[in-house]
Amino acid sequence: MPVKAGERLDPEATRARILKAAAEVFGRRGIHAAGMNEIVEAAGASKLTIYKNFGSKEGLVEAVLTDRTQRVRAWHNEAVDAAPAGREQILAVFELIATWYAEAGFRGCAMMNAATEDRGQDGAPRRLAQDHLRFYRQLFERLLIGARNPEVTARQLVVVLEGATLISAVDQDPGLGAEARVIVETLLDAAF
Amino acid sequence: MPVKAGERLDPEATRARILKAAAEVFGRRGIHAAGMNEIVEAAGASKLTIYKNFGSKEGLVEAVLTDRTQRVRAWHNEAVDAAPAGREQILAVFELIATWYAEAGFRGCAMMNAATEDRGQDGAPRRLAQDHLRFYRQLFERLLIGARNPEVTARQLVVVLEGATLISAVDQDPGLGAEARVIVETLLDAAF
DNA sequence: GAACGATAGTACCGATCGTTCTTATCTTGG
DNA sequence: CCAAGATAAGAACGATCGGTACTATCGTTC
Repeated sequence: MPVKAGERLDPEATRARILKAAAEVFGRRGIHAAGMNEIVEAAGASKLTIYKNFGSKEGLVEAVLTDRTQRVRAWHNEAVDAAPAGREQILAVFELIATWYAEAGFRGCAMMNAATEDRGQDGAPRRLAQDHLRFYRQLFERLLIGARNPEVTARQLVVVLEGATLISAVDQDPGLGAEARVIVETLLDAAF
Repeated sequence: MPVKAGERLDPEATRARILKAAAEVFGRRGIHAAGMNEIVEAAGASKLTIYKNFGSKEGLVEAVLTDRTQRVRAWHNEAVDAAPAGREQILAVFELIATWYAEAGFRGCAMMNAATEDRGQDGAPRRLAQDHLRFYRQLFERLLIGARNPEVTARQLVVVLEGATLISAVDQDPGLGAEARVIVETLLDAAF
């Protein structure tokens, strides 16, 4: 039975549905371990549609990661804009990730995970992971204007963010959110 | 032509040779992406020998990771014992990882990488990764006797260590070693 | 020197992989 | 109302996967 009755034929919605399902399956099972048939089933889409939209598994991975990094950046930008200026904005970023760690099915940062799986390869996953790290560095650097050395402190905060994320995923411990916050406060005290 | 002429028949050496080759292939290509045939070729061993020794690919992975974590622990213990007591011992740990980042073919922590690839699974890789993190926590805690809160500071140092390791691998930047050291000094200043 | 365990080399197995192809059915636009 | 495009369902393809079987040959031991 092709095309569920009563549903509109909307290519953009179909593409978004595939992206969402693929992100879930890749996150839960790992990129290599996830088969295209699993994604077909999870998305309720045909292989034809997936390959028309993304060309290959590699293309699908790149699209999922690109979508993911953009969403994460938007979340952080919104959280920062909503916080009072100053170090409260930096702490808002870590508040956000603390709630992220506590979400069911939390499996760490998709970009770092993908780059780790792709060890050695110089493909899209590593490039997107590096871009993701650069976003964090630039975000923190912007929020650290007035500090003694914004660039250095920004890099330090990224180390803390990614370290806490990795350990939270491996240990399945949402407490790393609070832990990271304490470290950040110490670093900020020393940075001004 | 079985068994290279002139070489001794030494099961332990054969096992060690397989472990070393498998660690290299897993590290360079990733565990899922690496095929048993690649390991056969890299080790110069037959499949029969590998499966007699390790039972399965899963068993080989567990053996490689177990061997790895033991070696890393020994390295750190030796470095700590060789350093003057006090915070110099903690800095010695980060000196060691800084030189590690600069090694050719550095690909991050094998245990964290394996646990990341095995996302969701509750197998040996995750367990060994958690054990590895616990080793670091306990090592730092032991070296932090006299600090205001050794347990909390030890956990902070592990976050920094793993964060710097991950970013150094993703960005292929050995500079994270020096970066981590600065963070550690700041945290130690606040911890005493 | 005969027996035996360890090993290399290689063919092979069923399963699964990513990908392509085919067919039929749906929606949409003219 | 028909042509065109989008989609679902699934068969099928070659490649590769982890794992097994088989043979021949090595070193060691008695």
